[in-house]
Amino acid sequence: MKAFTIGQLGDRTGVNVETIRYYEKIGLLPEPARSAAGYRQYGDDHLRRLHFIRRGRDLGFSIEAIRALLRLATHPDYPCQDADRLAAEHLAEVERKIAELERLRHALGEMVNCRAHTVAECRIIDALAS
Amino acid sequence: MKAFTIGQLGDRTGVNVETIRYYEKIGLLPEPARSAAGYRQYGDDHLRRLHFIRRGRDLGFSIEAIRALLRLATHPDYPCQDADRLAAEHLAEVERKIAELERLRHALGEMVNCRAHTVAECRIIDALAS
DNA sequence: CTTGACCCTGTAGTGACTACAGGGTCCATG
DNA sequence: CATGGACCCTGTAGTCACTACAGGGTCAAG
Ligand SMILES: [Zn+2]
Ligand SMILES: [Zn+2]
Ligand SMILES: [Zn+2]
Ligand SMILES: [Zn+2]
Repeated sequence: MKAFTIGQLGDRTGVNVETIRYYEKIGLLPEPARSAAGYRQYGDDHLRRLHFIRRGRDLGFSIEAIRALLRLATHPDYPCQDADRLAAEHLAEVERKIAELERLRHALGEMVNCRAHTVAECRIIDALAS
Repeated sequence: MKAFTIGQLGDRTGVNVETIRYYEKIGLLPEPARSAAGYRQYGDDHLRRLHFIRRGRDLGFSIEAIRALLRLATHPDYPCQDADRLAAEHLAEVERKIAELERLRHALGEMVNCRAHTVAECRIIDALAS
């Protein structure tokens, strides 16, 4: 029984200590045992679960999506179509965002080569004001 | 002197009425005159300014960047290098976001073709738990 | 015994809105 | 002239996923 503190859990997962407490508060990470002084004591289950959460966040899944994926992950016998749907929806959203940002990149790229010296002839101000 | 109401200003600029009041509250749009009943009365200056704001937001500029760009826009004799810098920085940020989202798209694309039937063999759950 | 790194709770702030709640006003129709 | 519905007002609270304190307690090394 090698338990570790919240700081050690943060170091091992790359998650901020404040964020770990926040995940506990919203019920994403279960409340751990406490030491006599009230310090949180984490075990390997918490470590695995927080790694899962961290990877989900790194992939851009929302907290609610991760909550659903965690619920699924604890039931290996369930059909996985809910997980597949969540991932497909998220991929579609990522692609939509990329398309939107590429539109912005194009528009900004047109504006950015401004050789003017004053605001009166500035391409950027002109693009916004016209 | 044809003044219009907040609803008409919203219709003409495509900006939500609540958002217009919010812009006023944060000092982005100046307080307009009021009718006897307290209704806001907008003129062409407000219309132009809100159009400017709207275009800036559509291009993804932050409120603070738009505030700075608006300040510049009222001084045609100023050098425009601040505007150019703001646009270049924003373009760089957009490109950074695109790169990040493309990383996500790639990672999600690898996961998404899951032909498993249960969570135990699901590619998505596996990618997160491993 | 002191120092500094860690831990605790609880609250408030971030950005850019959005959504009420609880009222007042305007105008066209009956 | 009354009434109904669309509009307007203020002010506050909620969204998302954290992050930043304030004000304390605890632990281990020197
Ligand atoms: Zn099960
Ligand atoms: Zn310029
Ligand atoms: Zn000037
Ligand atoms: Zn699957």
